[in-house]
Amino acid sequence: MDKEYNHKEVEKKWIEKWSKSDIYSFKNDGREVFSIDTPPPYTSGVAHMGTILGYVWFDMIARFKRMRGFDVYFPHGWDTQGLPTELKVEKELGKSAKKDRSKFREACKKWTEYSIERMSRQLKSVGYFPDWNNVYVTMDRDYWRRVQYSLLKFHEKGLIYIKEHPVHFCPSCESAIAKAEINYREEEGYLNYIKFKLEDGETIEIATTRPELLPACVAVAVNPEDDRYKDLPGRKAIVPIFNQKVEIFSDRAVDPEFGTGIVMICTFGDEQDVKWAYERGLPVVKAINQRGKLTKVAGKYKGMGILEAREAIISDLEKQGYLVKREKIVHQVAVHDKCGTPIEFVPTLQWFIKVRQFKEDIIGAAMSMKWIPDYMLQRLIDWAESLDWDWVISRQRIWGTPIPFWYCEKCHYIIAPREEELPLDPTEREPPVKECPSCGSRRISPARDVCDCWVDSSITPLVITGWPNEREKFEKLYPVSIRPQGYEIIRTWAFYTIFRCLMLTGKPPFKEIVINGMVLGDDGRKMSKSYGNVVEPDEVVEKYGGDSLRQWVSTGALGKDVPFSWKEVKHGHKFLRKLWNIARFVKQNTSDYDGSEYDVSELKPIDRWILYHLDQLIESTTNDFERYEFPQIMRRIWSFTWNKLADDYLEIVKHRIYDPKSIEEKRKTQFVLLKVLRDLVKLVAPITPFIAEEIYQEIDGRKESVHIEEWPERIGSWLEEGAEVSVLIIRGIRRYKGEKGIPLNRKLKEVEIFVNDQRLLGEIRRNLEDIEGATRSEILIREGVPEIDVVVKELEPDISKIGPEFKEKTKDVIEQMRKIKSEIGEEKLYKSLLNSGIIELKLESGETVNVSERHLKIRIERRVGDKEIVDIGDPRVKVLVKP
RNA sequence: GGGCCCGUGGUCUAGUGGUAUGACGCUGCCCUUACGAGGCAGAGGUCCCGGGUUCGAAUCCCGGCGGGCCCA
Repeated sequence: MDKEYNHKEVEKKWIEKWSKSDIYSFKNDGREVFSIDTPPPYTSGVAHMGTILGYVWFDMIARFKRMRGFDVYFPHGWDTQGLPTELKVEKELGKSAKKDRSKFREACKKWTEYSIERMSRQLKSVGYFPDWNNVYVTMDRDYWRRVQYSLLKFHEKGLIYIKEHPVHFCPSCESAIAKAEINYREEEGYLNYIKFKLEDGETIEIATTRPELLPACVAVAVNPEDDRYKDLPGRKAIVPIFNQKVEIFSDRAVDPEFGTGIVMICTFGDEQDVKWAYERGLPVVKAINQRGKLTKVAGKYKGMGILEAREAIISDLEKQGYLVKREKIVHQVAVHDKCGTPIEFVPTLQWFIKVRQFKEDIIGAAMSMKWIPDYMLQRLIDWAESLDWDWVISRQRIWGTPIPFWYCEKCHYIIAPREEELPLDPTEREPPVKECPSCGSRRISPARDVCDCWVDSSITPLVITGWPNEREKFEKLYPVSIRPQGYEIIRTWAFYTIFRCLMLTGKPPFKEIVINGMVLGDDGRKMSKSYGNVVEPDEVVEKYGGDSLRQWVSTGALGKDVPFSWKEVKHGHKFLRKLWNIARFVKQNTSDYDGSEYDVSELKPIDRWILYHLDQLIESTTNDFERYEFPQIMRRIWSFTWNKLADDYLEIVKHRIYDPKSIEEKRKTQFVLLKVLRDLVKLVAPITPFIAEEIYQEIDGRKESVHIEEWPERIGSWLEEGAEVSVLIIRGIRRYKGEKGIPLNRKLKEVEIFVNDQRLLGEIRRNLEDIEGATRSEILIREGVPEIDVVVKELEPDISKIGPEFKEKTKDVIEQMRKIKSEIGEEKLYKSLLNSGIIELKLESGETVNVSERHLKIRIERRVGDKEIVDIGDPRVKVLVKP
């Protein structure tokens, strides 16, 4: 084994070997199945830290379950279709490239393939190994088929409809745009104060920045708390110039500070208007068309552009005496990020799936699954409860799964293809009927829209289990054991996935849902380009290795945000080096091991001590993995490896290896060293798979991979107090040498150990060889307490010990302690404590209680003649040393 | 504006009723037949603020303040 652990070489080697082997494949051999449905990452070209975080969680769970004996079904998927890719390709090829849909798709596909290759490499570099031979890609025709088939089924159930719905629209580019394409810009404009007459002749003033929308004004609103307008709601106002009568209502969303506190509501003027239009069932008046011109409802202003109309209407308002004043203001304007044109809401035909009516079913299904952490379920329930729109599935784009229907332009009747025709793009086919079966119209159009990418990614649990045509596979694998997911998309992904799967199969998709948090940057904010706090995973892997990065992941808790920290990664790297060196030590010193096996009872107490602590570690690690409680796992492993194994056990047994009393002694030590290292390597394997594999192959290698090894079982060791205390003694003496500047391998002139407990004395005596060997000194062990010169520096009741034992008597006990201390003095009190082991206290209540040394905080200075006393932290043992 | 979560030495973190865990950093020391990117020791904390419950609160309850995510 190399002196230095070379993570680059080792990790590269195992990535290559694992890629060629089938250790990660589903065996379907009758063992209990553990299936994982991962969220397919979007093929954006590069995996960021958040992606890495999630996939490392999933991989750790898979590796653990595999070693626990499950037949792990762990496919991988790519979410490929969507806006970012479309924009990227559009930018590259120009807008005209979109005229040829299939050519444009080819270009998107090419970019996506490149992206998949690059992201696969990144995911492998952090040890993410699903079954790389079982990968689905949402842009594949077979995936299209399943998505489209699912839509056919929804259509059969009567759950798909078309309706006019506002979308963000750029009047200059004349195209629908997504939220992600919107920028916000501060702009100077005018807030116009306009008089509205009421039906009964009274006059009110409203303020608006968009007078050109007056023709689309459908209501007026005030805040219910606003004392100025308590009498307005329920009355009717008359819109100036256009003269429509509109209702006045009250709503909390109205800001009384804005303008006059009275606002006009226009069809789709802004997002709030859209919300009100739906909530209150207001009439829809389309005042602006897709070219950004006013429509016929604007009367004489018809055909004007938005700014032109604004000025014309203002000028007319002024002439007719409706304009009170204009105030200059700076406000946020939503603009298209490509051309800077202010965005409008324009009603367009959109495709919907009915979901509102299934709220309760979805909540019920969500509650039947186990959520980790459990409070994440609440988010889903809250979202579902508050849902008041159906699901808009259409996007006015090309790079997506085509919506597989035709529709009647006149009555919006939907015409579906036959199942055998899938997958298809309806724009490339003749419609199956010439006239509408409902109204007889001959205006039949194909859906030119494609599905929102959530439509693709919310059926992954179905796709990976073979739905709809692979019956046997589906019966075996559905519902999926576990779905891991980041919390930011619970409301979209979880909701729609549960909904789709429930409607299509009648069953919820998962047994467990495990939710992970976000990655934060060094500054505590979400890691994001806009904050400039991004760290590239590639850089971390290059410097410290995938295993180090994974340790950082593992110290986070599921559901909580994990701040990225170079320190944590470096610490992980330090652990790799430590583990590597321990392995080197073990390997070097076990090359002549003959394979003898021993029962725990045949070993030395300190061997049982390390094995006992290993047993504890195995138990806690197993439980924590089972419950997905990660943060403690690596901390405990670190602590065991550094403190128990390296600092104590290895130092203690060196004398047995270098200078054995017998071959038997050496063999037993070799047996224990190998046993501990083998198990330790298995315990870390899910978290640090590369180094675990490397060391496993160096020292053991009985199987093709440590990752198909069996999870370690407890050996059944037990803890003797004498062994624990002996370790304390050794640690104390070594520390003493260190403090005094004495070389650790130098013999001390005299070491005497007094033990004031016969049983403990006997047990410590059995470790004499190890104590002498580890301290390189001759040791005298005696029973009893030496004559100690004591100066008591502190003698105080320890409330943390007294509290739990004496409960409500605590205060009384502490008072009596202090009283007796001031009466007889600390020195005397301490001596009597040493003699009788207890202090008797008469409480205020008349009751008598005993407190002993463990109830007290005691600080003393002690010497015995010319020997110093080494404090080892156990009051029954006094270690006297003469250097 | 709504829902959920979080606030612990300089930094990060563990901790579901008994005065606080560990890491990093800092200071000092050591030379050790696996490891110097090592080992040992030390300093450093009003557990965000205020109130309540309790013999006792970082922990439970209420109210603030600050931060995060999603939604509007």
